[in-house]
Parts: sequence; structure tokens; C-alpha cells
Amino acid sequence: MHAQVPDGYDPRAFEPFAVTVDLAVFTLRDDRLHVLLVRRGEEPHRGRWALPGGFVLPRESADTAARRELAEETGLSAGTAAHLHLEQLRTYSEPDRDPRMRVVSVAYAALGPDLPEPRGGGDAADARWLPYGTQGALAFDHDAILADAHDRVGAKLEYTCLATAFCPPEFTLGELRRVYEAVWGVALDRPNFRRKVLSAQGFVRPAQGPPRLTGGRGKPAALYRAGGATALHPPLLRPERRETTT
Amino acid sequence: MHAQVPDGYDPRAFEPFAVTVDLAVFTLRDDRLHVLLVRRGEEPHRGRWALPGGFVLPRESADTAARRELAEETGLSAGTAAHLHLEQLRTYSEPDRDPRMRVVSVAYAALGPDLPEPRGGGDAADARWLPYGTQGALAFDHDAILADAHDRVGAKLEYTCLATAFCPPEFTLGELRRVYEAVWGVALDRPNFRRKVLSAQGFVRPAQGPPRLTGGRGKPAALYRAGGATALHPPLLRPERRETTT
DNA sequence: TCAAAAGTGTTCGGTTTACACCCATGG
DNA sequence: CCATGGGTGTAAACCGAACACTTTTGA
Repeated sequence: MHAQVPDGYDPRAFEPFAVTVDLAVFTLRDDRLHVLLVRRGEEPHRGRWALPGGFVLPRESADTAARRELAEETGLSAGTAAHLHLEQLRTYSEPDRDPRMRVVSVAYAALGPDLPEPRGGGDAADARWLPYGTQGALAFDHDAILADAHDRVGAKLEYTCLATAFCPPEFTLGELRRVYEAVWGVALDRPNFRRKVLSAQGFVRPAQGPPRLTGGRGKPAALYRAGGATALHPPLLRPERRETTT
Repeated sequence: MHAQVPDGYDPRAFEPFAVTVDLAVFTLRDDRLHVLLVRRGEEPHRGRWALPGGFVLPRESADTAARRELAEETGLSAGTAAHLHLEQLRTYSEPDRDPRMRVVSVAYAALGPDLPEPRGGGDAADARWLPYGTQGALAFDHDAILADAHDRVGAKLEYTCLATAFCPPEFTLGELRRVYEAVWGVALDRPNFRRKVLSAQGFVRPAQGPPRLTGGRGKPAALYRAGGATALHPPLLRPERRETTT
């Protein structure tokens, strides 16, 4: 681009772009994947659910804007929100995606452990956790963004240590397994899951305290913390749909 | 975002954003990975190499702009350029990434078979294919973009059929293997590579013509075409660096 | 004493790896 | 006739899915 910037290029010469961030925030509530949505209070799409988000301010990066919006929309303290996993998805730039003006939106996926019900972070419209799949048609192109985010998260569970981002600082292997099961929508073999997780170096590390805890009934489970690794070797592959040709 | 758009929001109220695309265009020239770069003719970074790119026009999407710039910068016909693989990488939006103004850039990775030397696609500065790794320090944040693009392409070779995008319509398995070797910088076992590729359904399909061809010396190789698949099952994993702990 | 969840062991079968070996062609 | 690259075969090592079994808790 920069190579052929017209020398006297004036960015105000034609209608400017607005740049926003849109957030697909996922969490696990009682073993179901939930997504954070806000109800639109204005036209267009008044009354429809939409992804939270907002404008990128003149002196901040999209990453910074996304982190700021994440804190505002979840109603969490900035310190807590700073710990949530946040990653850029892709940018949506169809000219007519917003009928009011030219808006280019950088989409993000965020995820965290069971988060509290969002308390009005300044905006009037209500914000809620909805079980993923029950949200119906969203405003603008947010259906596509949300689907892309879900695909991305599901794929990254396979070959990264992302799953720990859904868990509290200390967690059991059962909780970790339920992350995979909720996002993928499949049941995993418990013994094999345990072995795979423990053999992948850097994925989890035992919590050093006298680690025991109960999740209701059953034998108390050992507690673990996230290991330092980000990549998962070997990967934890999603069980493949049974092919008819096999 | 849209939920809390101020009702009377005027996008001209503060300094607008410019939105651009930057392209990391890869090709294979005599078994080496090359990148398309343009020499900057103006400040800042006059004389430095940079990624090709340009502004997103008021009525086009970033994808459209990237495709248009790809055709212009490579000097290929629009028809030919339309066949190149193009995919969005991510968006770079640090406030000071361009000292002249606020520029948000959507980065793309593009790749194609051995392409001709770029003929001046309208811009004065020269454009060239440089062997990847020999390009030195690029202008702006283009070092980071190029590195991200290379990482992405290398990773996608593992679990997608992307490698065929580096090949002409009909290609031999040796040519396909050299794509992997050039991008990954490793040598692959020829017999095992062949079996993996042929057993992955939809990756390649035999060219029906009486397929024979010579690549110089040696036995003529059968010709293949890209199969319809985009995902690669099972994946073709990069040989892992030998760990000291093994 | 039973249900539920954690944790361990074992078997079986397919896949991957590291080779050896033959084939066809140009110099 | 040799070097070069294409193509086939194979045995050992490895890995993963499936499932039996024990342990420890709450009800």
C-alpha cells in the first residue's frame, strides 16, 4: 500500500471509514457453552441480539479497544478482564454490512471461566449469557462472525492449550474434559483423555497444594493449573465423524 | 459495537481512519520460496522494501481490494490473478504504525505457482521477487506481517490442501513435495510423502491424459490435479525438531 | 450398599517411519 | 552404464481407540 500513497493524499477527501471491534465472548456455564450477547436498543435491528463491541478510539489499537470493550461489557473489573483470553479472529469489511455508514469491524474471540451475569456496563440495553445455538438470528453480519468464532475456538482446542482459558486457575481434568465436550458437542473417553493431557508437556501441571476436591459425588479429583505451553504436542484430535467410506 | 452507537454519531467528528490492505505474495521459483516486494520511492522508509498493497476504496470490501491490488502489483491479467489463492491473515492497527496518519491495515497472504517477474503495474517503484529470508528489514511493520504470513502458510500446509495452490494446474508429486520442503525448510521422505498424499482423499486426483512428463532427468512422473477438498485428512505433519528429551 | 466420578491397566489394530529395492530416462 | 528422480514393498516402532477394572466419595 504505502508504496503508492499519493503524495498529497488527504484522508478526509472521501467518506471516512469507521473502525470497530466486535466480540464473541464464550464461557462455560453448567457444562454448556454460552455466548455474551447484548440486546439492541436502536434501529437498525432494534430488539435483536448482537455481539458486544464498540468503536476503536483515535489513539488505541484494535487489541486495546477489544480489551476495553470486554471489560465494559462483561462488567468485570479491568484486572479480571485482563486475564481473559482474547484473540483476533478476522476483519469484516463488506461495504453494506452496516446501513448507516461504512464500518470496518475487527472481530475478536474471547473466552473465560464461568463468568457472572453481566451487570450493566454503562449501556442501557440488557446483556446476557445465552446458550450457544439458542440465540436465533443476530443483527448485522453477527451470525457469520459468531459462527466463525465458534469454528476457530473448536479448531484451536485441537492443537493449542486454549482449553485452560475456560477453566478457573485450578481445575480438575474432568472440568477440562467438559470444556472439550461442550465446545465440540461430543463425548470423550475419559481414560484416554487423561493420558493425552498428561503426556502433552506444558499443557497442565499439578497444583502443588494437597490437591483434592469434590465436584459433587464421586472420588475427589486432583487439581491442576495451566502449564506454560501454548501449542499442544501431540494435538488432541476431535473424534472424526464416522465416514461411510471407511 | 452497534449497541452503543451514540445516536448522533458523526464519523467525521474525529480524525478518520484510513483502511488499507497489505499483501504477502508467495511463489516458488526454482524450488525456493520467494516473496513479492516493492521498493518504496517516497518517505518514510524511502528505498526500503515493503509489501505491496493499497487503499480500500469507498465501495469495496477488503477482500476485493486485496484481489485488485494483487492483479495490479503482479502485473497479471485479472483473470489469472483471480485464480491465485488469497486469504486474510489479520489486521494491524497500532496507532503509530504509519507516522503520516492513522492507518488500519488488513493483511493478506497470497500464493501461486511460479509467476513471471512483475511488470510495472502502474507504480513507478520497482517490484521484485526476492528469496524469502534475504529481504532484510522491511518498511513499517511489514517484517511482522511477513513473518506472520509465513507462519500461517507453513501451518496450513499441514492440515489443508493449500500446497496445490503453489503448483500449476497439472503437477507431479515431486513438485508438490518440493513445495513442502521449500516452505518448511526440511527434507521429506519421498515414498512416505507419496503414500500420505495419495491416501488423503480429495487432495490430488490423477490427470486423465496419458500422464507422463519429464522434469529433466529420471523417470517420467505421473501428473495430478488438485482434488476438490480443502481440508486434509489425515494431516501431513511437519517433522518435529528432534527433542533432547526424547 | 449403590451410584457416580476418578484413576490405572491392557489389548488390539492401524499408522508412521526408516529403509531397501526396482524402474525409466538423459547424458 | 551411471546418475537421477519416480514408484513399490516391508518390518519394526509407535500410537490411539476401546474397554475392563479398582478406588473413593456422598447419599
